[in-house]
Amino acid sequence: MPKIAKVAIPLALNKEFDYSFSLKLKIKKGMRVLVDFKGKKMLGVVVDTSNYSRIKNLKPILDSLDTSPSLTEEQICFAHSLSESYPYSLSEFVFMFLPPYLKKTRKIDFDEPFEAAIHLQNKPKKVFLKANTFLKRYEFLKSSIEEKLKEGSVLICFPQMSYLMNAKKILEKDFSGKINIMHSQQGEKELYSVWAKTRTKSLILGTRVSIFYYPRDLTQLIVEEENNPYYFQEEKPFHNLLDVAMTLSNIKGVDLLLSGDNLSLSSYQLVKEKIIFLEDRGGDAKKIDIINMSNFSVKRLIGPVLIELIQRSVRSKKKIVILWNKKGFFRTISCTNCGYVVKCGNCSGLLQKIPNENEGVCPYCKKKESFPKTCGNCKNGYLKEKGFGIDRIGYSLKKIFPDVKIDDFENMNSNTQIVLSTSKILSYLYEQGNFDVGLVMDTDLLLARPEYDSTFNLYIYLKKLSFYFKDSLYVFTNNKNYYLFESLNKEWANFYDLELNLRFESNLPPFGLIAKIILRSKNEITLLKKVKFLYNKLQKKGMEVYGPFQEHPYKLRDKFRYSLIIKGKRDLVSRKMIKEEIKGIRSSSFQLAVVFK
DNA sequence: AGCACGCCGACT
DNA sequence: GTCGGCGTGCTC
Repeated sequence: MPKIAKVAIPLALNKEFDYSFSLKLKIKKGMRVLVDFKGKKMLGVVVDTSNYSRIKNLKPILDSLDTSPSLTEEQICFAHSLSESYPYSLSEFVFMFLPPYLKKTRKIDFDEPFEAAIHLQNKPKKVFLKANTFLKRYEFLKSSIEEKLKEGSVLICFPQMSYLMNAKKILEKDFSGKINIMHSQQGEKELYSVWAKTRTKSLILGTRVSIFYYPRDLTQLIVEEENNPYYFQEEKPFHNLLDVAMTLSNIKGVDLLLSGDNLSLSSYQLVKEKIIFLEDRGGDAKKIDIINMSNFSVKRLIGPVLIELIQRSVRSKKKIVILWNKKGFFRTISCTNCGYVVKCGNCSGLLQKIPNENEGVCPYCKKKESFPKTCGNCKNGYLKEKGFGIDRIGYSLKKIFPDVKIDDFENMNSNTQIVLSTSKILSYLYEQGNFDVGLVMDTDLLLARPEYDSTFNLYIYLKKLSFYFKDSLYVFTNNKNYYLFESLNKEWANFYDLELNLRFESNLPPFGLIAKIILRSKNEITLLKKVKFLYNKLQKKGMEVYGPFQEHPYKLRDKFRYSLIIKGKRDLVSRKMIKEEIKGIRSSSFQLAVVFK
């Protein structure tokens, strides 16, 4: 009879602790328990039981907090496999499975419904469902959900709340009274009550947290908009929902249905032959007009072509959106002589000049700072504003078209003829798009970003936009022969295949692995030493390392930030190697985060 | 993670 | 002398 329990503690420890227990406590794997840890009463989760321990004077488990285990053995196994592929410990993942209400040391009298049969299929099916709107995809989803609900539970993950609520409205017609909502903004008690009543035969709609609260009889896992960046958790155990969904699908043998308008490249590679099309293979065959800007520079952005286009559209009473993904009026303030760029003293963001004032504002901390007329760096040049923000484009357009109503996205109303917006207008278009013409002015700037996936991201951005504009989408570029622009009006799979080939040749995701390690500290000098130390350490192990790079912003909330990029093989061995090497770097004065792509 | 311990530099 | 910075090690 085992009398020793291995207990996970809710701290960032990469280790479990042994406790003894008396048999009358009826301790089982997955139970929440009360333990004494360093003189403090703490919540723990039993991740294993055993007959002996190497530790001598074991402390006893003080009390059991569950009548039946809060975590299933399968979930502990799931946490294990997540801790293998991510640089976080078993303990850190174990507590992700507990709704916040159960993370307190309160006793719960909750009888888990009888152990539903785990019907492990040999190979879970992974399928992508492609159509431009949720409504369209739901035509297929509906019958699948109905079918799977007969056997067990169905979980649908959504990237954002607004998205979830929109889908809820659509599902309500067919599943009224059966829909359960789970998200992290819910109150503790409310989330717990949903959790408790969805342990079997339930339909759950949730945001990314809900994947950890799945019922044990889950038969269908659906991820909506799997390509959405909101699925990257940017807090403590950094993870990506798609990764987690894949792992769950494999461990549990549950079918995974990815659903969306555009696939991520890695999903395309995975399910290439298993895509369900609810429309023509060409998808949205809407034409995108590519306008060659080689006649004029970005500096003279508002040139004759643009003016002509606007005039024509305004004359025929079209509603226009001008897209430019940079906020503010000017972008920076810099020295005309030495090129020095004025930065925020607080967090080192580039100060943006406020028009008609001798002040700049930091885009990160919003702190205002005044600056001298002459450069403090070379003492020779004077400081001048530079660059285009969307407000500056609006300012110029208002001069050219004094009779046209031009507004920011935030201030527009039904009379607005030209709307100026950054890409954030997309979520609005998704809900109530009512525009005729879209003009994307900054494609070349978006392409110039140093990320390896900037081309693919721009493609998705343009495809999404083109779907929502009734008349046409105009795209301005200096590089109209670039393969992205040549692919825009062809079948989408052409572009995906082309991009996949390029990624393959350069060993980039989804073929290779990219890991970004971010180090943060208040002490700039020791931080740089540590980053360089880690760089050498990784390089000695034969890894392909790049950096160190300063993060943007370099200084955030009193802490300096550097990053390293590692390129490697896309396998568990590489992930484990990285995990091994960064051990010991993490301490109370150096925070570390790793993002895998 | 948090907390104690211990080692060094720079002050009333 | 000793106060306080922070690197190191430990928690069953």
